[in-house]
Amino acid sequence: MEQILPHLDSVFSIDCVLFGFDGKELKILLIERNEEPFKDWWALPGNIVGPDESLDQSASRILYELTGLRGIYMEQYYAFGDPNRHPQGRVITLAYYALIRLGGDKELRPISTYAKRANWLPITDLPKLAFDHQKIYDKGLEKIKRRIKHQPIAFELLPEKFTLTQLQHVYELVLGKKLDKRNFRKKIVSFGVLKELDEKQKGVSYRAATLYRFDKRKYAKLFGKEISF
Amino acid sequence: MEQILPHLDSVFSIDCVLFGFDGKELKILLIERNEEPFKDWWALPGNIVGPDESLDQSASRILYELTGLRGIYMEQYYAFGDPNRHPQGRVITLAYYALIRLGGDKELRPISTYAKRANWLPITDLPKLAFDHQKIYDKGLEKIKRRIKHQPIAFELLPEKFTLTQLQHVYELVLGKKLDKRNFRKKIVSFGVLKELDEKQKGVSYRAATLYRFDKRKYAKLFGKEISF
DNA sequence: AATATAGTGTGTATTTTTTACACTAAGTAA
DNA sequence: TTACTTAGTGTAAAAAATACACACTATATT
Repeated sequence: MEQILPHLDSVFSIDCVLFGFDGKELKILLIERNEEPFKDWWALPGNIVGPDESLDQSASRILYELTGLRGIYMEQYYAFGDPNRHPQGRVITLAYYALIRLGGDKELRPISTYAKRANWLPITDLPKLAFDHQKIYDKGLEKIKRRIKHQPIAFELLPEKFTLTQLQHVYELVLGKKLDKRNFRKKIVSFGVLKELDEKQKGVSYRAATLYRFDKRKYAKLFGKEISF
Repeated sequence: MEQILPHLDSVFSIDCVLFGFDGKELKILLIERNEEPFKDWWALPGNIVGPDESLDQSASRILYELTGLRGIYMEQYYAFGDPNRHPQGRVITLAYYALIRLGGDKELRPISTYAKRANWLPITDLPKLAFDHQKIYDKGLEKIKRRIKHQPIAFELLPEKFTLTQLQHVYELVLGKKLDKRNFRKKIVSFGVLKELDEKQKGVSYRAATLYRFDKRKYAKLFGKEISF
């Protein structure tokens, strides 16, 4: 990320917008900086790309160092390189978004020196961000809004087994609008990529909902056709 | 200058896929390299990002140096940074696509040392490309295929005044499939972003078609709503 | 045992959008 | 005048999107 002093002509970094869903809210992971510039500000996690890493590997590493998680769905979406975006010199940064199912807080790890702490904060109430990170975040949200309409990325935010209501909830949070329950179900089921399980939700104090699983095989077979919300 | 971190000296470049439409075919601009590596191979035009340029400025400059044109529609779409993509070391490259209306060959200029010559080649018959440029091109085409469905980019490939048949032709070439004439017209007109002119096509040896113009104002007013093909 | 509570799960009618499809009109060239 | 070439147009059928309300079921409470 931005903690390096770039006297060299161009420093190349990766910044990540980690979207997490805890069953209730959509959150992103922010770190509180411990170094100038922007000491004490909230910022997106990021780091410098290593010499022998591919870009995707680098993004995975950054995420692993921060959360201890591997195999997370990530995608590159935009490069930000305004010469003035970093007060200490030229830093070109490549933005990734990642999608994570949150369960408790077990994912967070002790983190590197440039950050005091890291926190999952709901996207409905974000603080001012360091550098041009607001712009990076905005573009990331916009990106997943588009993506979720055509690609099966919602499942990355949910546990392996989920209810249709939970799935609808994810769509509503990402798209930022209410959806009709009956129409949503009709449509999502019609894609034919969900497997209905012989299992019900547990631990709720009301009628338990049927659990579903995303069926990757069926989805793979569907290629050529696009799903569309 | 002392190098604190060895991986900071990665080279950062921009490569461009310039799509051009001459009324008949969709073409891209390729240069024939005059230097190793890949001497005598065809490659996408590109260059190093200057220290005080924004990324978009850099892309515009590269395009200007090559064609003498300014104000061309360009868009960044992906960063390629495999450690092995360049035989002589780490080069991270950011890909842009650009859309250009071709008229005659006046656009091409004498070009820089690393290229022997530049040529517009039809996308239906491309040669082997240097480096990972085939991958970059593929992704660029894919990108404009998606883009043309939702954004008014087709007009960038056409002269200011155009016929509906020409417009349809652009869509067909980009999407790679035939469209129904009546349905195409119905739909494109229903978006309400075309202005029908009191003017006809000239110099054709058959019935002249009505000319249209893309109406940016109407399009701007339409924001929120999305056009969709 | 009865009742309250909270979320699950389902169908239909209407409107809108998409698709498939073929002929006449207009202008030019011979 | 005729032949040629492209422009321009409408409709019916199918598919998809929308709007909308109530009974069911599991648990918690009394």
